[in-house]
Amino acid sequence: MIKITFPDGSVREYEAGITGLDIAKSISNSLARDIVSVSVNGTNLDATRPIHTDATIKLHKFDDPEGKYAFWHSSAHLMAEALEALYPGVKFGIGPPIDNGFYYDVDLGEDRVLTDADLPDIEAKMSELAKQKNDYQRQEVSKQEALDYFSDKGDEYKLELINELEDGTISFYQQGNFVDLCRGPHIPNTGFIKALKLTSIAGAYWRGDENRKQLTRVYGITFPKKSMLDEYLEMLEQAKERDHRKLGRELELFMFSNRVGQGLPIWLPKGAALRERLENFLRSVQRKHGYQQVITPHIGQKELYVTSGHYAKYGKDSFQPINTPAEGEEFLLKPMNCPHHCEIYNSKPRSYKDLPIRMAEFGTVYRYEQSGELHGLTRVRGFTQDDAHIFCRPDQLKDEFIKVIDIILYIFKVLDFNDYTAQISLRDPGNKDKYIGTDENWEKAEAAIIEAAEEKGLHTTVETGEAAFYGPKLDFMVKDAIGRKWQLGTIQVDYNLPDRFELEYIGSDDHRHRPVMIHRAPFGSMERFVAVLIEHTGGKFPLWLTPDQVVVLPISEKYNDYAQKVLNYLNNCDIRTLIDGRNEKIGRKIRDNELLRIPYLLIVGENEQNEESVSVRRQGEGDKGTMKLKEFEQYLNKEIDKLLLY
RNA sequence: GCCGAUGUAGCUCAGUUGGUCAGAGCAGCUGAUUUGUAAUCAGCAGGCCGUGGGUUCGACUCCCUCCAUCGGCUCCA
Repeated sequence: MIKITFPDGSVREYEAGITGLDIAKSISNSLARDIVSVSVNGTNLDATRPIHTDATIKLHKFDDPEGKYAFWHSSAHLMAEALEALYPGVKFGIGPPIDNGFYYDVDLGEDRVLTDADLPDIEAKMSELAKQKNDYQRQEVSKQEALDYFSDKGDEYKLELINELEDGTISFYQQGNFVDLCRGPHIPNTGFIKALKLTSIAGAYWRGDENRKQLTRVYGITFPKKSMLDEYLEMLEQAKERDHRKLGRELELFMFSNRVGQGLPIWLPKGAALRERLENFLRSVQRKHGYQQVITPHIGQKELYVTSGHYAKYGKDSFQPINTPAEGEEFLLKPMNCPHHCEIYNSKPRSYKDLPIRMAEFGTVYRYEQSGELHGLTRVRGFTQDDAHIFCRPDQLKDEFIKVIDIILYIFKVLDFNDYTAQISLRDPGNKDKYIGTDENWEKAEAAIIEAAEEKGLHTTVETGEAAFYGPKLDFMVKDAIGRKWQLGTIQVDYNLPDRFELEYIGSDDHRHRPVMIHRAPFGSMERFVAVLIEHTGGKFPLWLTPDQVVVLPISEKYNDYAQKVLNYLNNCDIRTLIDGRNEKIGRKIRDNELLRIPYLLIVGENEQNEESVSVRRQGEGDKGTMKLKEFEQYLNKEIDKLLLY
């Protein structure tokens, strides 16, 4: 007998060799029907794996992340089985579970192309196979057996994967006629998969390497219940409604023009007003934190970027130099603000007493992004960074870094971004050629970031190999409406640029020293930040930020004069107010302005005119009752102040 | 840049096997209505069917080029 400990601490005894599934059955049959995998001593395993020794276990349903992992992993195998049945000879790359579903990379051969039209057939085959309730059977194999199997099959992708595995750790899983190299775990049988949808087809380079063959990637998602698939599809529909590209057009915030050029956003009046307000907000925060604003030109001599190292790294993949007509000079559209700021630093001798110097600029930069990468406002070719560079002494580095974290967290709090993650990006020690700078400086910089993040108690993930080429960084990421992650704020330590520009200060010892630089942008770029803000709020911006705060709706044209009086009064109080004086019924005006997400609708007619009052309606909430004008002004200012009171 | 898809009026979309198929709703304009908390009614106007080629007696419809957009991949100072 063995002792099995459950998450609640209770212990039961079972025969050695019992499976997680049997344990579930011993509790209840209905539970057993929902169990898709089991964690044994912290390792996620098949629910059908025998347990031979005392263990702590946790039974996973689909609702658990571990359960989803197994469920979608098994679904990928089911799809592969369907693909093999429909397209004999297909070769398989990898087929992992992902955040929302799974994919499988396949090679169909030279002359076969998969398109969206093929998806229903594959889905039908998968459903057919799922109904057979075939068990997922695990088999441990030797490396040689594994190699033999896939060389017989002629699948060079699997052979490549097997060659990187160690003998004795290799397992196959089989369901129906399909066998795959896989570590597991898997669900008990295909019958668990009750609802499925293949979502898209894409190209994906084998092993993520653009120099290798491009495989066909098929994405899908599955559920143990039909209703869950419906809910998921419904959620996707709702997410589409929040898409910043759609809302940007509907709320007239920004546009693109092919004549102007792809990836070059154009800010419309309302969008520009919103952005300006965000910039002023940050300016004011930065002023309080000892930053000074500077302004630098949009182009700079090529030599500037040769000095900074950016030209060597990005020159040939960037917008090409602008040539002068006569002297043969070359200028680059600025892709970065930092070289300009270094020149400002260098414009006069600096003392250790002057440091830190914090130089801020809303600097517009231009980068040649690959055409396939452009995406709404989040990935563009011309954008404005809320950039700043902090030049400080090495002994000030960690403090300054922490102060920047404080600013970013403050901004996130004011704007109600609570669901962010922080990522520390370090260099890949196995690939040092990708980076510039000395080992010693890298080590110092990475240590400073890790310590600062720890000191602020940030929950961070560490990504090796994700650093910028000149230094490590701390990035703040948030998710958009459909769960895609975007990097917003960033803080980067840089020892290299001060070297390259030979930045110096005179220390208390009367000797020359090299300052350290911090690059930082709390929003990242105004474009991306506004995009994420649009999706985060669904276009319902905070009152202090929104382009139009109030719209006055006269019941009929007879009350347009009174509406104008209300408008004048509010505009005098610095409340951004419009009138909807159209010859339409009040219901119509309410509907149209609700859809424009204007926070307050003021309905005025006979009664309001007589009492010098307004009937207040909050967007999305409905009628708030009647108030005197003065009262409404105070009511609004209370809401505006509350939002800035952090 | 690569793989796949898409591109018809300002927006959202119909357009059957190539042959009065250039349409609808919303938005816009004009008129009527003067309205009390999410769409008043009527009329009018609006499109070189993304671009450039080709096939055909005839192309929105078929083929190719290019451009742009969408979903991914790669990239992201």
